[in-house]
Amino acid sequence: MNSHIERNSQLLAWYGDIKRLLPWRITKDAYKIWISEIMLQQTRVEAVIPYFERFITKLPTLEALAMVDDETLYKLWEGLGYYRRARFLKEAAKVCMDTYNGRLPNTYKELLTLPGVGMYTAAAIASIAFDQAVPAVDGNVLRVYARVHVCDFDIAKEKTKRFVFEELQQEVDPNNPGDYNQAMMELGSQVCIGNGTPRCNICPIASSCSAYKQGLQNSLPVKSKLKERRKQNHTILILRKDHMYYVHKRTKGILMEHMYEFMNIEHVLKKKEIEQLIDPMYGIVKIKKFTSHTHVYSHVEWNMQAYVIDVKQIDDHFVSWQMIQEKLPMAGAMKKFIQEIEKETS
DNA sequence: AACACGGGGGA
DNA sequence: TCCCCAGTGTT
Repeated sequence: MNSHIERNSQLLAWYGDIKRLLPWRITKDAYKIWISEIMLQQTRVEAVIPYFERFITKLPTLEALAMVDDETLYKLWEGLGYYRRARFLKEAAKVCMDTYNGRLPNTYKELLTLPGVGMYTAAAIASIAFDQAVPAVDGNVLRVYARVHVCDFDIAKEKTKRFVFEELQQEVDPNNPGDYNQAMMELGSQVCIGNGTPRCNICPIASSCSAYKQGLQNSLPVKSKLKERRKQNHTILILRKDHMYYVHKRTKGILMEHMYEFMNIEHVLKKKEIEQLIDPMYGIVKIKKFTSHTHVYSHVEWNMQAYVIDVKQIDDHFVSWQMIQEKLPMAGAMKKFIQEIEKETS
């Protein structure tokens, strides 16, 4: 059966009409396409655009990325989330410099060997930058597939992703794989949406969508629920003396590794306990209960109570406010406190 | 196969 | 609130 042939032509015609001129779509530069694809992992287009522009301006080539210092790299990623993506990017850039003549490899199989590049990303780069016919299966595509084919497999399962990859290998347009993949994703994000009612009335391929024909579009895809988040209480101690603030780098192997933060204790501390902890080291001048905020990660939730503490002495943990703003990559959980201090001291 | 890993937007 | 997002690597 070649019913997908007609569907593809409807899909590509629609994509040609509505296609947004995103910064990474106006180039064939594999480096830029790679950077965009890594940034777009689990991250919305609108969130990526400013980060992408800034990143490319600062690190326009593979070589520049391979040599960038970590602090600058993470600062460019600050607020984007999933920080190991930035680390993988630099590691992969080094691999490209060392073993691929300073360029990105141009096949799906080789791309897959780079750190941070999985099946989706390898297929996206191979198809968009190098015109290789491989399906890029992301959350959007899984949803579109499940509806078009009335497939009730659990799309959260790895096995389903591999199945859909094999199936779409037969459907991807060999003459225009890059546009085919982007059209599928665009359809998933703009029409065949996951959060809310799918817009079947404006769908270019509704006529060949089995779910639509059977009225099943609202009950597909099937997706198992995520595990519940655990909750933690944190005490944030903002130590300062004359515009110098205490920060430290989070240790390796934990959440938000490489990022900086104020003193962060993983349980509730009473004021007296805080005094016993801080006074011997730094000498407390004044201690003030500050604001509290909740920061939600994908698998854990921090309930944070902050204190601002003016101290007598400092050590090499203390940095200037300007350093915090311009140089050090700060953990996202600190953002609201930083903004509040900013407001208070201005 | 399950889990860790961010942050924000929409309903 | 809950769900989702141009997912990947580790255990």
